[in-house]
Amino acid sequence: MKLARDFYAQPTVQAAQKLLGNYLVRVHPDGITTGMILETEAYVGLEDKASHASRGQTPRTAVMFGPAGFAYVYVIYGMHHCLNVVTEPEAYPAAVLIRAVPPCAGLELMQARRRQQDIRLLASGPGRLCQAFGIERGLSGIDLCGDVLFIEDRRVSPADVIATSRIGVDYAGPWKDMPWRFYIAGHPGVSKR
DNA sequence: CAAGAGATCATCT
DNA sequence: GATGATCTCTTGA
Repeated sequence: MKLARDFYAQPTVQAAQKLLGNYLVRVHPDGITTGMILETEAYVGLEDKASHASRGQTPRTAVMFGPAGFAYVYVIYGMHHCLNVVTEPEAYPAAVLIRAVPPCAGLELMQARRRQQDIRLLASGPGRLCQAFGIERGLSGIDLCGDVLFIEDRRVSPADVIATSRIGVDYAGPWKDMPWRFYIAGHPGVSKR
């Protein structure tokens, strides 16, 4: 069962926690890749200086201002992609960054894309997982309720979730300390730092 | 093992 | 013209 539009429309911090434990599914001509969502970060509203939306709506960030349940993909540092899912009602800019998705299906495809054999390094980090899952800028704006990229509702029990401050947002003033990064405790695949 | 630098470019000013 | 929601490799202890 796929997560539906109303799941994504809920408050972002809550969505970020509830996404943990569900399965990201990427359907691609080369094959299907899946993995359990292990680590997320919430980026909430115009006020959040760590969020791209805080500088107002631009062509790049337009997706974040749209309805929930769409993918926001962007290029960072000239070489890496990051995957977000848009949350909250339309016109309220917010999204959840997917930071780690340890591989389940499509292991060999991921290893080939990443040119990396070590399973722990395949998708533990936002840039890594996008490469492993074959996600690039062309997928920005795609509907997560479609058949190319979606999230399977597989969450079993309330997982043991740890909350910390977000990564790489030291420039965001008071917002940098918000405990909006979430990951499942005791799992080896969490991204570094 | 930890720390530091370089790679590299879309996006906004 | 500056900058970044990162990763990898190299260096040095």
